[in-house]
Amino acid sequence: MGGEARPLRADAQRNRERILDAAEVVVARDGLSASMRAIAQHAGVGLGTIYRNFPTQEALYAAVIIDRTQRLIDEADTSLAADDPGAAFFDYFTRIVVDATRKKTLADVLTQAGVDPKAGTADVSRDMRNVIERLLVRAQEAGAVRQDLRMPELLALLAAACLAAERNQWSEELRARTLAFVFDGLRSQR
Amino acid sequence: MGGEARPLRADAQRNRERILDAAEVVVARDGLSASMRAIAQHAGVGLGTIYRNFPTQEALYAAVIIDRTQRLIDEADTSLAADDPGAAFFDYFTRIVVDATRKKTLADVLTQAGVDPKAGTADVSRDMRNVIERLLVRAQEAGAVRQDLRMPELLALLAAACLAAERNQWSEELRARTLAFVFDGLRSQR
DNA sequence: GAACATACGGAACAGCTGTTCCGGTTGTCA
DNA sequence: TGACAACCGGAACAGCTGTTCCGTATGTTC
Repeated sequence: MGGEARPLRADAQRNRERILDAAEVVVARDGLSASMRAIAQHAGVGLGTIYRNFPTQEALYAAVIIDRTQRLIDEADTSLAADDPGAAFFDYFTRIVVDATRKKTLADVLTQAGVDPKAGTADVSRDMRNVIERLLVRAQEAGAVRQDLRMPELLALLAAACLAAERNQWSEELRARTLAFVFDGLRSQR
Repeated sequence: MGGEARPLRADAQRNRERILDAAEVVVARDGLSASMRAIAQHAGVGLGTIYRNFPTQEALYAAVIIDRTQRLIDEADTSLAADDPGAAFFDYFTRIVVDATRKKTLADVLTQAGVDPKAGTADVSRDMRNVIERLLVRAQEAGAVRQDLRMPELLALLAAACLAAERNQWSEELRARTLAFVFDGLRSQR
């Protein structure tokens, strides 16, 4: 399966990237209710051009989300190699929240709520969860995080922080203060 | 100012209540994107009847939200009279999250994001925050909650929990487990 | 530079939304 | 019971949305 696609025409390739960039910007501003017209206008492109590249709005959004999430997953590899597993865990938690604040829609990926798994986000969502789980296990083995913390609660906490940060545009200071309390609850009790 | 309104006709009064009940149910199901038609249908009433009672969709939603929030505020008075200020604080936090899970839109009231303050939600939002603050201060004076917890972070945590619980329909078990970690972070460190 | 597949833009379509309006109905009160 | 204001339902309007379609333009290839 998987017919080998002929390379795109040069202008088509250029437009495809413009659309993806514009979609990322507009979604960061308007969230998942961003309109196709707004994206087309921002990309300096007609509506038809978007639909040539992405069969549906959901497919376009999925492409944006997958891009973004994949980048975060890649960053995690650096964290996994870090010396201090505890710091790596908390740093990555923070990084995810920061990304959510800036670009929205991250909470959905973590919980698969509100995005259509059929659109292809399921894979990246699973990868993301795997990465988080590995960071968690390493931090627990190092004694930096409570042994009784499991993935469901961790994902719930992460999604909660992302949702609130996205929606209320947490300032850097509020984020630091708020997460500090959450992290204290996750740390091994002395 | 404030012309004394003549009492409503009997059927009008009945319809007004039907509409409010229907709106609460439909909003609990569809969130803030519930449509006026869905509410009208659920109330067994025409569209015009809704607009006779509430000038705009925002006004109707505001009425629903104010109702609900006022009930929660009233409940807090009981908590404020409780023996154990620490338990009262954590119980009320939990109660708010439970209510959000069932009926949505509560996170908005806590932070005034996404709801129009002009629509009259500002008062109830302020009252809610005052009640929470009094519970916090009492719990801190009793030594049950960390002294360095301030209102902005507390509201951020509360809104975060409400948003995630609303959106992902936290089960009773997940809620208990997740909030347990949050609460451990808020408790006075031994 | 000619010829052709490929890609473009945007008008047009279908379906949703909140809101307005008005002809018909119903509660109320004398 | 009659008369009238108050109220009702739902069709109609304006404006948004995602998506389709096709005449035109452009990159590519020989």
